[in-house]
Amino acid sequence: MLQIYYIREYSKEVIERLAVKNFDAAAIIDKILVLDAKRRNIQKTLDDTLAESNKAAKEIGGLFKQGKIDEANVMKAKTADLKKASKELGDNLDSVSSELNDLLVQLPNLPHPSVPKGNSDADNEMIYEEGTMPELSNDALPHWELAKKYDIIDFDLGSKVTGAGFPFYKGKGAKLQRALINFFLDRAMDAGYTEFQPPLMVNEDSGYGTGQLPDKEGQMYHVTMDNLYLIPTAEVPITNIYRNVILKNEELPVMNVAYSQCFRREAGSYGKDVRGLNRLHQFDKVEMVQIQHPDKSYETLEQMKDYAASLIRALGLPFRILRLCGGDISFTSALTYDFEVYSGAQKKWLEVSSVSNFENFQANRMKLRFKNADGKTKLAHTLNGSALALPRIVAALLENNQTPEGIKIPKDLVPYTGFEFID
RNA sequence: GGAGAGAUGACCGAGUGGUUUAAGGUGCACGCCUGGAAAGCGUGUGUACGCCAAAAGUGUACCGAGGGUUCGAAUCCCUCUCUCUCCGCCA
Repeated sequence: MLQIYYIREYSKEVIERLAVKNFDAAAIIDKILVLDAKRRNIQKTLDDTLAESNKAAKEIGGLFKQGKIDEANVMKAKTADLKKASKELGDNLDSVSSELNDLLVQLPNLPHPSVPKGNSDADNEMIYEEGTMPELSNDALPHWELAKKYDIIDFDLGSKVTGAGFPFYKGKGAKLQRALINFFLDRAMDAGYTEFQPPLMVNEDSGYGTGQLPDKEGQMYHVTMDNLYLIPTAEVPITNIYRNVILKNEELPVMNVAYSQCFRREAGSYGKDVRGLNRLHQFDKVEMVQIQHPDKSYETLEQMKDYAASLIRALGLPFRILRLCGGDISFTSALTYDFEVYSGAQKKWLEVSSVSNFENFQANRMKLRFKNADGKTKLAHTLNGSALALPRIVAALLENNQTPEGIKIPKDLVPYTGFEFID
């Protein structure tokens, strides 16, 4: 959520910058400015009325103490009007505030100046590419066929037991999952992150804090009986640890990492582009979250970007990094780098990580603050990134590393799998 | 799921309708004292939204959350959440 004072001061700039995200904010900001002025006006009147009431109540108390009952009763009668007025003003303030808030949450985060204009993923800016493309023979198999050939992932069984998008991993396939998770977590420890195991369900306040609610509830599985949501990413519980928290300056940066299963409804997304592991309803991901001083958050974003790259490099996969354009970047993000690995048999780039700086957008929603060096309370910046999401990494590993002897496991991963080939 | 007891500031803790303007203590910060430190003494010490050009100042709200009663609520009433003790169930 953008800060109201910022919209008030720099409304023109806000409109211009949101245009990069193809968001026309002019009308909504007009309404916000009107409501904001109204809100402050009502609050002033209400505060004055309450001040008068408080004063009268004290006087009445004093009169009772002195035994001046009649005078007290006269005063009491006078306060009736004040009470009525403050009740009305209070109701009015509540409705104007919530109207204002409903509009504020509709505004996306301001994109960083480096975010290119654009309408779709075709307009994303490729900023880096690394690795050698796999040279596969013409009869190379896509990963869903390799999965069947080596009996390591069973999509049909998942469909039977749960539904499409919920595969079973089996034998060396299951072990490969565990190996990747531990590999990613151990690397994160070495990089200075603290590991968390979060709850896989969160309450409404948490969904709101990271921006999934109120708009995107259709993308989360909802446990209606207890009003809990299955997390779409560990970002949600891990960031919400700091909801309504004021950190000390020296506690920054907070560097957390968590493995979790992630649940996404992604309604209506079936078809040939989502075959196999390309898009699942349940998948595994290791997620890093940082909370940083506003002056340092972009430096941190670059470090997180480099860190994600180092993981893919260690697995020997060709990859590229994109700076997302205004049309493709998320609602809450100011700047996002997407990582894609090349999956040789599908001949497709697959997104395996997304690293973003949210600046104070999430922090403002969840009231995540810190005391700066001067002792002033300020909103912190939040960042997160996948490090990494498993399914598409597995897809690329299977496809790119297929050999007549089986699927070759990258060297750095062998200590974790305990085998060199899936055969 | 059932019964009971609780939730007060950074922390401990007093407070059952009216100088609570939340006592007292601890911690922390600054100052005095000291060769330096400790002790001692003194001062200060939350959050949010307003008002004010701004600072200073000042208004309002906040004692788990949300409602209510009252001229006046930390205190009384209702609902909810969480914690503890016991019972039930349970990997």
